[in-house]
Amino acid sequence: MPRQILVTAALPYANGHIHLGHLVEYIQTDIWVRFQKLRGNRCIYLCADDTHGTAIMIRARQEGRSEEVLIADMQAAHERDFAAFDIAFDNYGSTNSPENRQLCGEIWQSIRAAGLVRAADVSQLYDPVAGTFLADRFVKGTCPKCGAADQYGDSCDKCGSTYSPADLINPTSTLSGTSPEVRSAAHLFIELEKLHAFLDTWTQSGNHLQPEIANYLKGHFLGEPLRDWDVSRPAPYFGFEIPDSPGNYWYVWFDAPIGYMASLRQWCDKTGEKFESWWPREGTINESAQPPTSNLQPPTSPEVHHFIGKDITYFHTLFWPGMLKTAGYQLPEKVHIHGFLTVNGEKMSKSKGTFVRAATYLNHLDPSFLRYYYASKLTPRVDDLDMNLEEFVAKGNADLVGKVVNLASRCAGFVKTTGLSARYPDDGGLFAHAAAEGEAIAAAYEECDYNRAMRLIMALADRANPFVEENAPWNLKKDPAQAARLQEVCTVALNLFRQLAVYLAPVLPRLAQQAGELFDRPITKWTDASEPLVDVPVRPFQHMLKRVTPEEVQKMIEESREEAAATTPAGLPLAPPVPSDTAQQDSAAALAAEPLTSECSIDDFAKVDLRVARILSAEDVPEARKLLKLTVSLGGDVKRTVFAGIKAAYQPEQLVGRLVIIVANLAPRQMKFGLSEGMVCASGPGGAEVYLLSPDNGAVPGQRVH
RNA sequence: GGGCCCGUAGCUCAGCGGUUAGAGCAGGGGACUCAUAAUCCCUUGGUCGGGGGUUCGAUCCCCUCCGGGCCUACCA
Repeated sequence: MPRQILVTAALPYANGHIHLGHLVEYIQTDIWVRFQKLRGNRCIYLCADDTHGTAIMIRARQEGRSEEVLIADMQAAHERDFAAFDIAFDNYGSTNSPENRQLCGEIWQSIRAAGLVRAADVSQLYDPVAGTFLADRFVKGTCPKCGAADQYGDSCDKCGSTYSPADLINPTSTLSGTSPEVRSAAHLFIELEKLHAFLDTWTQSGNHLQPEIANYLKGHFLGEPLRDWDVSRPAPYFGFEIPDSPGNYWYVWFDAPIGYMASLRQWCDKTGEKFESWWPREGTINESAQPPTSNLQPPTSPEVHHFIGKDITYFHTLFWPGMLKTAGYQLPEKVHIHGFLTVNGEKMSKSKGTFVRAATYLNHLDPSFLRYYYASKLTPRVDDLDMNLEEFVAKGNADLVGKVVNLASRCAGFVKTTGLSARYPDDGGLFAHAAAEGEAIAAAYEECDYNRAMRLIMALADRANPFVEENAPWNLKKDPAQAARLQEVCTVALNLFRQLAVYLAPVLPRLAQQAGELFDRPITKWTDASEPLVDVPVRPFQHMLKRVTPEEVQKMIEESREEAAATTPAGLPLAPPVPSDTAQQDSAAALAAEPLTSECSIDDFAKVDLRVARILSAEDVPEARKLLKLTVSLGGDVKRTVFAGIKAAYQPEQLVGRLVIIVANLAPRQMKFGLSEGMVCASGPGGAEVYLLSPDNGAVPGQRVH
């Protein structure tokens, strides 16, 4: 009986673009979902953008647009990136959706009704200019203990002491630069301790969590009373207002996991499926805390599986089960937790160019290679995953191109006119052996041990190529009397190839598609690997995967470094990440250094004619302290001379050829060294810290910036 | 400061209380020419981080030290 499985990946935060770190999770999950579907289980993959919170509100303000516009743009970009990596969601929603608002309300009511909510005043620093309460990290001042200047609101880097931001001497808001005041506001708390017994049982029983996670929770959180969870934020806050507490909003981490359910509701509305049959309202402590089934009986109820990164463990293993339990919803069958991505053994680094956005990767490399590489490195454990770039190139080329695709590539040509033999020939047990390995491979996929699955599959490929070698079809071809034998040998080799394509289908859907097309027999189910294909035509072989080169990888790294250099002020510390899966939180220092100016109308903005321009030449102005003389093209014969104060930041030769944005209708200005006919757009405080703006690939000189 | 994880061949990793510790890649030698300079065969290479202990026997269990990573910080 097919299982019914609902799978989620963590909701990416709308504050940043998808990068290679995010993709570990979405690819890991996508592989698992594709595997389940291939096995004949009913499985859906749900996700959504996580859109609420202070960070979004601040960013929208910084960018001078509404939160809704910001999150819509980001969601479109996220979905584009996911699709390009063959990450196939059954539904992709948003936490800022009516479905989510309604579900939050329902669950909130249940928690209220269960008597788990209490109110308490929280004193926080408030920025009267920005009109918002300030999280600790948005306040800087002098340490009250040791007097060190410029310390964040929660602790001192110098002496290590911790304190409340209100204790800081001369506190300053990093948003507006003004001095914040202490204000008190009522917050709502969920008394998680009342669920302690349930959480003890749920986390430690069954197979809901990896052993190291269950152990971690036991030792770190469950060994003492659980603290109340502050789930409200006072206005202004971008999120949902709490219906029975006007002026207060649900904290982003309250509504984010409910977003899984909201996405399910959208999917149900789209497909006519019933919400209750995928996420039933049931599950008392006794039922849910026990292992769901014995070995004899397959589960009959739908399963909910969450895939998350280790940074958001406690939201998904304590708060979320607590919420579900209280609201009477079925609990997750399993929360699968993975580690972080490192590149060449180190944390991803913007300055080293190893902080690679999904879109940047796609400019240079094939998504299939990343899917395979991650698969070959993923285990069921919480360990970090290292992406060694040399290994990435070697492994993809050797395994996928050299071993797997090569089987088809070297044999398909011999049988393009005859097709495969009418009966499957004696192959010394090769096919049967690989078919028998299917269950071991499936077991590895099932438990997320993709590393083992890939090793098992490649071991099969390692048996297939020697078969071709021993039977040397290229020699058989020379003798017309051996035509039947030639066809047999190729029938074996091509079937072995197809078997590998089936086993790799969860990882490499495109390869499975191509393998299906080669014989005009689509690969649709796992058992396609257990029956050989016979008596079918073989279509002309077409390249299935292009080898990657170290140069392409290098270009990707270069581009990432340039992107980072254009966005990250050197020398300023990055604020720590917000508690969302691999999301980025930028420092507030830049905005504080130069607060926003007064608002302008769209008509005001339209007066400024920004254009894409290409730098044709750049030369030093020796007598000038800061200036370079640039000649830029606006396309055709239209050229401008611009003096730009970027000498300390750029070498003239590195500028030639690149695209920049210029203010094209700025009144010409006579300078000591000549007439400047425009202005090149750049950010940064000045000196060596000047960062030219670049358009994305595809922009051409002369285009106006709107 | 507390906690967790890791340290096995040049690299990435498997393994496991018990014959002589494995794989892929890289390196060396040879073969082949069908294939995306792919493939096949042979081969070099490890005091399983150091030191103690338990055991008939330890890479595996325990202690400790060293090194690396991550999390969290008047709490875990």
